[in-house]
Amino acid sequence: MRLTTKGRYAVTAMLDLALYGDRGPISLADVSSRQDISLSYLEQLFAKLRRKELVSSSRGPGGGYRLSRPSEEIFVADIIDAVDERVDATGCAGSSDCQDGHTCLTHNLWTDLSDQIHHFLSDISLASLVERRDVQSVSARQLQKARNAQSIILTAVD
Amino acid sequence: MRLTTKGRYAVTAMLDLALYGDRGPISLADVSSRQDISLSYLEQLFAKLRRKELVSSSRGPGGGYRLSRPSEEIFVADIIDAVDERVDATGCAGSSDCQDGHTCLTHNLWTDLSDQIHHFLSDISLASLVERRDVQSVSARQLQKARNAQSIILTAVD
DNA sequence: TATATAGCCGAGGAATTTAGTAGGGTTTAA
DNA sequence: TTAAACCCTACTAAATTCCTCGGCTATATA
Repeated sequence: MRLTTKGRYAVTAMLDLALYGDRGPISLADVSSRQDISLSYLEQLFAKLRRKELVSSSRGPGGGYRLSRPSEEIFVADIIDAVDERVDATGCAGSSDCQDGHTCLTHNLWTDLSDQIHHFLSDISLASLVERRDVQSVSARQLQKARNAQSIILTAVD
Repeated sequence: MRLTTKGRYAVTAMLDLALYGDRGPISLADVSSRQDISLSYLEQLFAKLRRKELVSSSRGPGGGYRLSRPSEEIFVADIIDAVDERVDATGCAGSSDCQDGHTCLTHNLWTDLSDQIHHFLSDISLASLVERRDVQSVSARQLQKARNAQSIILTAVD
């Protein structure tokens, strides 16, 4: 388990689906503009989220992504695991042969640590995030901003 | 709070001091050969650990590093914080102006998360690591290996 | 059926971080 | 005086992150 901004992007995007996806699928273009994340980068993240079956997609106009399970059943740990790809790059973590064929000093310590953090993040569901006061107030601001943009467009049409 | 292999190196090295430093300072050369970490890289890590006053150094022959507090009072979180430099690189984390002057959706979520993980790692002392069975068995293997190397040298002298 | 909307996919690239090298110093015990 | 050790700066290869570009495919709707 690694904690980087990549994971945060993924969690933010998934939270966007949980917040706004109750009436049909959400396009990544919408997520991109609301959350200020580059569209292509989102596409890459969602390819992984889709492979891990956290979201499902529908193509064509009006299409987009939706959560493949109720938000109560999707946890922050699932999302971070999906995008982080735990390839076990250097040394320890995976195969226990970190130091000349044996485990290194902190091998088990680190796997324990990972397990516990994982367990901790496994208790936080998207649904519980949606109910947070701070998330709701940021969401309200984003909606207001979108309405303003929309009214500017309508005014320009006149 | 970031969790990378860099932090693991630092924790491993500090644990080495806790295990073997009870009779005077330990040279980084010793840590390097016991834990298979490059000497120069250790120097860089220990420069940070020293600045954060987790270790103190003595120069000259017979010198080295020692823990600047009892191992009961040094926690994994201290060590990771010391080497990770939390510069708050991209976007969120620090100054709350992640999205056009406001906080982004998951800003508070992420700081909360960091706080909790930090709190969790703040409960694990070097002393408690030294008492772990798996740490003791790896340590025993390392000591045995060192004795073998020593006896090879002595044999060669004959 | 044509068209626009969206997902899908792969190549590549700049910026940053990681892990390490190189090469000098300075201090100090013996 | 010498050698062991810390100290410091600069550099580098590799990996990772974040992002761009360009094209392809599926599909709702006009």
